[in-house]
Amino acid sequence: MPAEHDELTAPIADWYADHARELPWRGADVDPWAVMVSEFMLQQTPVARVIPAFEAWLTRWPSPAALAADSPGEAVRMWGKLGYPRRALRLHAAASEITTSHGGVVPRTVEALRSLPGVGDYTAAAIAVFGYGERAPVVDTNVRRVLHRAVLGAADAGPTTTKADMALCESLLPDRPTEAARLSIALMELGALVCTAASPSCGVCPVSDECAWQLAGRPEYAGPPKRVQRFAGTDRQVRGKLLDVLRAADEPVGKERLDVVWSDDTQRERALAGLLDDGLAQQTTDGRFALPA
DNA sequence: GAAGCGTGGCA
DNA sequence: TTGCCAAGCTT
Repeated sequence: MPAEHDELTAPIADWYADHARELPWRGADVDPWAVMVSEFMLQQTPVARVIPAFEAWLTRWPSPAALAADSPGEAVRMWGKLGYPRRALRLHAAASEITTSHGGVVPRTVEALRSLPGVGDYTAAAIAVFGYGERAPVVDTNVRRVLHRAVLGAADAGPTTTKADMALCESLLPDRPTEAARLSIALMELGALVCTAASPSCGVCPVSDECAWQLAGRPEYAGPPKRVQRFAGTDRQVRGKLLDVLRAADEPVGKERLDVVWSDDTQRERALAGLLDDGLAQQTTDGRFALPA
């Protein structure tokens, strides 16, 4: 382990051993496919809401081939109200690709994983590291926040992951893959439970005495502004309402069933067109609407 | 590189 | 109430 940050990373790894939550995707019997499903679901979505969806999903589709054998529409339906339903579409597409091009086995390397639909830098690393024990920097919003505070002395990370973030994380990783994986999950857990965004619990933090942000006197955030996305009244809200109708229906629905969910015709039509364009919905030959077959 | 993409809990 | 936030990805 790099000596220069030993005093920071060792206590965090130790802290994790005593404070890790028991989550269904952390069990000893969890395979890479389960890790992959959990990582897709956890993108921008709180743990508490993912847990039941994760269990139901794996019960129904215990392998990539099982999911690939079903329709993308069923994946979207099963996704329920987790949000960002394009993730369901991409998970289905990834499962299909795994089935046809990888012998039904979730790829092991970051590079191969990265080429799958819906898999970016974070998700590829998470599957490789937590699913296979590979050594790679796993950089999510929690890790970035913890490192920017504890190492760089800033109040928070910037709005997007940078190459510098990745390099910093990499520089902290122990040489042994098992220890590197443990540090990564520990950094994420510390960010999720202690070093939180709004009101960190520095009083119980294992590295508060070494934290560069503390030592600097907790300066204010000085990075580029983080835009908060409005939801009420946006196309996203309308898309959600439209898709909710399609998910609940067990057969194609007539347009009148969709027209009642939003009064602004222009916006509603635009949202519906967007869903069709994204492949989240399709029109049947008789003009009705349904989830993709 | 900014913008778009769901949903719901919480302060 | 309203704004902020939650294990990002794609175009």
